[in-house]
Amino acid sequence: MDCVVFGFDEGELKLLLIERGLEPFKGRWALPGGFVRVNETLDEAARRELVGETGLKNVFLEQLYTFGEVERDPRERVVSVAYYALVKLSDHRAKAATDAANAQWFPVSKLPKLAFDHAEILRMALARLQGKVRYQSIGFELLPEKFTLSQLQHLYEAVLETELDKRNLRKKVLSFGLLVPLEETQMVGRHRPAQLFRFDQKRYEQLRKKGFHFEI
Amino acid sequence: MDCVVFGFDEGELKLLLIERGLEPFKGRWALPGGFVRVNETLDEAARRELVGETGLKNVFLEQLYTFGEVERDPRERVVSVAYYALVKLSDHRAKAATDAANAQWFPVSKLPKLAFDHAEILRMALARLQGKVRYQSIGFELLPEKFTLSQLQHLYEAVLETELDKRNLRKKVLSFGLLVPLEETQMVGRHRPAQLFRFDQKRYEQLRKKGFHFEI
DNA sequence: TCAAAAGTGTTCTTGATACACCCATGC
DNA sequence: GCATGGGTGTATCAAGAACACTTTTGA
Repeated sequence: MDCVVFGFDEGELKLLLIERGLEPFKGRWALPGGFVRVNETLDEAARRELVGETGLKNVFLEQLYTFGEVERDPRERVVSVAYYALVKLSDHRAKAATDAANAQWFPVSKLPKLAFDHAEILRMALARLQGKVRYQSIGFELLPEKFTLSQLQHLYEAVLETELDKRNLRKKVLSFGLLVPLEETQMVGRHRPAQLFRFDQKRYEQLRKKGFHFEI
Repeated sequence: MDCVVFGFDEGELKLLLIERGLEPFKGRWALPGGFVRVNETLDEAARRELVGETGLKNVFLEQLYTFGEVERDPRERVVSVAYYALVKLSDHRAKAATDAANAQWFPVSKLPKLAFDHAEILRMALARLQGKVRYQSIGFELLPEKFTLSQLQHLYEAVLETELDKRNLRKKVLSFGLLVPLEETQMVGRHRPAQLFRFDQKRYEQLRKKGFHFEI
């Protein structure tokens, strides 16, 4: 099992990598991963690995694809079920960054060369993320609990690698009625403070059962 | 590996099932499947199984999901990579139906009880099919090479389980410029003969590379 | 001449896009 | 008072949805 862990911080999409201590690919960066035990499900294995590497519980986790090329591991035949995870990195930055000494967050735009077929796994995870973020609420899994509409816009711009119109995006996301304005504002820098919102997950689930279809 | 094989015939979406000859679930119907060999990829295993059961080459095949519940096979721990396939059933009806004595096509609306967790695998395959058919050209994989617009409409109606407006659907699919009208017409029953079309796969690939986005 | 499916246009409504200025704050 | 990002509305255009009658054939 391998796990593509995405975070969003400082306006950039980031990826968690582990520096390999053993051959093959010793010293190269790789996706966190490990072997599935006989008495645990695939999901449980992915979540166990995730907790081990990041210390984070309650993160979004979804199966991505299963990679079964015969020569993908030079040692022996290994089939790998890949997952991808979305973590609220800016809420847990300090913790997540330091838990594993050999783990590090890289901007997706500036990655080192990866071990095994992990570049291909990442490519697929990015494609999935870009596809799903437009019609599911998974974007909010990457934002802190309380966020501003500018943060939301920057997230979409980073993931989709495009520029978006501020007014049109705000109009659309607010029209869903899923963002709850909070009492607080966020004050950073010498300019007007920004309204904070939270995403109403419960209401989203209700609407989705009634056939509601979210789209950015 | 398990394989969800869909066909479309007589206006209905159909599923290929195998009657199990051995325990567990002896006598119950199951998805075609088998074990992946050490020196073949997952895709190769799925295609090998598909050729064995249907005798069909060149069918659409895509990985669906990997099922890893601990108790999904009562004998021992088995992880299964599920695929789904789309076959042009009406082109090959006679051949496909008789190749394997214990194989049979069932309307998706009238299925027997399935072995193992195959009902869940099917549920997921149906969801995938319903999702993808709207924005990819996979629908044509279920139609014969030459088809009428009514057949196309009935296919979408069967897969999506809705009714569609004849005029709006024709307007939209023809607007893509991907359906080539043929010289021939199809004459069935005592009414006006229907224009036959073929899907221009090459042109579709070209457009897709340029960012073209198909949607029903 | 009748039954049965094939084929064809227009109107209305909705949502997408494009676009420019004022506001609140810290320095 | 000025630099910085936060916040807001309207006009235009394109696509989706709703809708009914004529055409061609075989029996």
